[in-house]
Amino acid sequence: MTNKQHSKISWIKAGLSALKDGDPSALRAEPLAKHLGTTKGSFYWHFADVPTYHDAVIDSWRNDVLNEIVAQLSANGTPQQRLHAFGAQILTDQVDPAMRTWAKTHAHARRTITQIDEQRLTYISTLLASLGVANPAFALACYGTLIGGTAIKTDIRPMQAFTALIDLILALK
Amino acid sequence: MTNKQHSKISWIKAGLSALKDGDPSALRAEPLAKHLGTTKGSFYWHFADVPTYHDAVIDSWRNDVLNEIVAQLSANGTPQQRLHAFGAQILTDQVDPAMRTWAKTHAHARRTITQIDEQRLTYISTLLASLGVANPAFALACYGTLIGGTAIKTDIRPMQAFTALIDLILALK
DNA sequence: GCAATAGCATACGCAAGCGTACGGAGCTGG
DNA sequence: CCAGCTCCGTACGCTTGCGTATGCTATTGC
Repeated sequence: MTNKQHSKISWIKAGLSALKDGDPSALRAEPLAKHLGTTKGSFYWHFADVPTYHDAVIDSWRNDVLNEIVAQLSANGTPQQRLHAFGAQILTDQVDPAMRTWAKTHAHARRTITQIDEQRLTYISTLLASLGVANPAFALACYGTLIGGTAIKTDIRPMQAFTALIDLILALK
Repeated sequence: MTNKQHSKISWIKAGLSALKDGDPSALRAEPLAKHLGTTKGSFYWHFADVPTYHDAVIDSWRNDVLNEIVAQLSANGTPQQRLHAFGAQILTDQVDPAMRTWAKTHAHARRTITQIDEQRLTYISTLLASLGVANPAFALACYGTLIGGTAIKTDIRPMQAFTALIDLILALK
């Protein structure tokens, strides 16, 4: 059997790319087809319908992010270094904000972002705990600074706020 | 002249109410009309078109939030108390998350949320400065914790993270 | 070389929403 | 009591996107 998945993946990649522009409503069959220089004949060959395609895009992102988290779990370095690296990695994901937006109106996106948040919060909590910080509210403050800082347009970078917060927590110790 | 504004306001209130459910795409003439038990004949009497209506909804929210900020500026209490009250006030605004979502695809919503964020960040920075905390990154961490904490579904409440963060900053002093 | 099949193009009917045109109800002033 | 104004209802055409049906092309198996 030839690789029938090839164009399917390109549709999904196009969807993730469109999400980086922040608009889940761009994930429609005909506009995407026009943008890809093809027609929806291709779309409906690879996907049963639009909801099925949406789920595939969400699952693709979910898979990528979970893999990144797993990679971080086995990373080297001090807890401070690992916190910093983890924060930097989260900030590089340009699909995350759109997925969070999408979660407000899409059940599967909501389930997915909830699961991802759980994993990330658990990892941050673990790192903080290894530094002697037990209060889980600090983990949410750290993660919230990353997520909220991305959503707030100002001249201060989210990473600045995140590192300042980490340093503050460590200074408390 | 009779109060021609009456029904216009009810359309705007309906729009803000719909935004609390988190979906800006619900702000369309015909679905809103059905929900209000009227027809789009009324809608197009009060508003030239849908974009005009959208701008009116956004401006209404902007006005409300700016008034709230002004009220806080002249509030009494210690800086700690005022920070706490300000954070609590921001968390009660259920339209804010939807407006932030909308800002990704709507220019006027984007301008508005940017202005609101500026005002809030300035106020938080001022309060922190009066407590001897000069680093503006901490203001973004505080505000980001509120905004991000709202977007992250977990068993920890955003207010917990916010107060824990405030206490931490004050302990540094 | 020639079916068979994978992949895409095209055309169709359908539904939802936009904006407009126009008409009708109801109040209001003179 | 009627003329005018405000406000809403209804019908129309238009556009966009969905999903299906069907046909075309190119590659692959034999």
